[in-house]
Amino acid sequence: MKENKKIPPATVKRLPIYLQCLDQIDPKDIGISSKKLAELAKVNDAQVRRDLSHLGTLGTRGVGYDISTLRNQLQLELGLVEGWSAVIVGVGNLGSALAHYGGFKDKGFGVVGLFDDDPKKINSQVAGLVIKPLSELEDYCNKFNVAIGIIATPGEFAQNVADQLINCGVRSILNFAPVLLKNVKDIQIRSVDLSQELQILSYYLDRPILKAVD
Amino acid sequence: MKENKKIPPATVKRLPIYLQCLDQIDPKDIGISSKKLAELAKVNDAQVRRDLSHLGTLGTRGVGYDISTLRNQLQLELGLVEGWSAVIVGVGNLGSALAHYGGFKDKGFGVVGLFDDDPKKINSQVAGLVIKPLSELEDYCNKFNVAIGIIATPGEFAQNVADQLINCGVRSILNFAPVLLKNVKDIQIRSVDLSQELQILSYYLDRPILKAVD
DNA sequence: TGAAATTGTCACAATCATAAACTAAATAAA
DNA sequence: TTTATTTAGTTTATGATTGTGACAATTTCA
Repeated sequence: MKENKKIPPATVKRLPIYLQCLDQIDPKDIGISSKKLAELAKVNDAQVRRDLSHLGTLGTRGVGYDISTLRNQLQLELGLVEGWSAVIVGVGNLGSALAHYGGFKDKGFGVVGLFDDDPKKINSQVAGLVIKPLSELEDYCNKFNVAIGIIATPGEFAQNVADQLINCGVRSILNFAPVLLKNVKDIQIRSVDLSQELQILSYYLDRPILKAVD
Repeated sequence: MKENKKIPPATVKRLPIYLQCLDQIDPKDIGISSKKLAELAKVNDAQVRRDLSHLGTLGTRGVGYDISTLRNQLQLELGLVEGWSAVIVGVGNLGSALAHYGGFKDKGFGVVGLFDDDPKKINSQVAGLVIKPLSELEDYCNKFNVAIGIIATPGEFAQNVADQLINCGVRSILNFAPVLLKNVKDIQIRSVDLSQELQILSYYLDRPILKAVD
């Protein structure tokens, strides 16, 4: 468990972006300046220095940051070296897409189980994993020490699934169902609502002078 | 084009949530108080009143808000009555999932075209739409007056696709590729990076005392 | 008429983010 | 060696935003 010198949420949100930027630069480069990184991440360079200073003294004055060190520290800070295991509940189109999504494994997350209660889907394979019924969720979570539950069910089942996940010891939930899940102490929940994103875009579409943010 | 009495971004982000909450209440109810709505949306009730006051004087003191009026105003403000057309570029797993996703149509968005440059996919059907090559993008956009482009390609093609979309007159982009798209004047861009969401969760997973926000 | 409910709005407080300015360290050039 | 340049790290100030509490105004109902 990490000590919690609190990093501002806005900074936490930018850390994965910096990591992404590092993947986009020439592999031959071994160092990068805050100015260059700021340019890639589309933020102010002072901001970059400030954000990174939360992770400790990583750079060298007059020189810049060593890319490999920086990447390691970002991964460490974000917990990407912990090998968190995840399960996906709801293997419809979105669940399948998530199961196939390579971006998770690249970042150190392992999808170890797929669950669905549709009898037609149970025991079929998606992305190399056999779909299991929810009744087997608890065993799986214990066996693989699952930390993250990804919910891709229709809205009406999402809260029930969330309750079950939490009950199985899952401490972190990424919810794609279009519902607001109940807030539970010590459980981390993030929601991605695809249609909400589109609605926000729609608002700004009517008002081209304003810019969508965040 | 709407006049732009600027609504704070934080409020804009909550408007779709309020709309979602309205869908969850008993259809027999005709009115709702800010207190009740706040409870559903998990925000402070003063916040609800303030947010809604940006849309005009919708409620009645001593009484509350008329649900149907409120829903109409929210839809109006968010531009959900404009019938925006959208295209999806990149019909892999995620693109397919998005094409099938009913939540868009429910909210007034119409997906009118699917595009991909993989010869194996071209002319096959997904969700009742024929996949077209990118060379036909411009014609389609003109024909259907496409306002929104949804990018679900691998990262390396995303910027190019974005450029093409903008070139075809698309003014609003929802990007699912894990890259930062260039900022273009008067073009609205929102990005949803699935692995970034997981990384943020991962950060807070190591620090259960803190809570993930937003 | 009075009490209860509830909105709309103001003003304060807190947070926060950003930028700017400054200091310190390292390197390169003279 | 000395000086100039680059660049990280830190501090400070400013500005923006946002959330919340308080309260007057309005409606309903007893």
